[in-house]
Amino acid sequence: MKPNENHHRIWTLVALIPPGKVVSYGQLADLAGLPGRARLAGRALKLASPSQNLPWHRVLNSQGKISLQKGSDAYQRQVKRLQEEGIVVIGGKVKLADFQWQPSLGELLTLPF
DNA sequence: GTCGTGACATGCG
DNA sequence: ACGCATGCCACGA
Repeated sequence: MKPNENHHRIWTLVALIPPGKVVSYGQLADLAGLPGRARLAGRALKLASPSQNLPWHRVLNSQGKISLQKGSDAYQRQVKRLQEEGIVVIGGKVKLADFQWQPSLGELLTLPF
């Protein structure tokens, strides 16, 4: 794999998501200064190595649903991890109104880019 | 170069 | 709610 600057930005942001909160792929792209590049966020997560210890399970699609193949190992791991943080998952879906992360201005100012 | 595909998003029927 | 089209663009065949 050949990670580029965009991947790094996505990874950095994911690492900042607080436990018990979630974000959408599109939101990550926006925060990274890459509007319209939601797919890039998904790709960055796919490319991430486990050694990075990223809380990738806190990333859902714009509907609050898990974007992994339903029933797959990864899918079930994501559900489990979310629930362990107190996030309510029903039918592979999370109520964004209750759990979506809204970074404060202060947090945004500390971004390394 | 072309084409299909994909951890996406949004709008329209 | 659901499918379909479109926009997005990096990858691999």
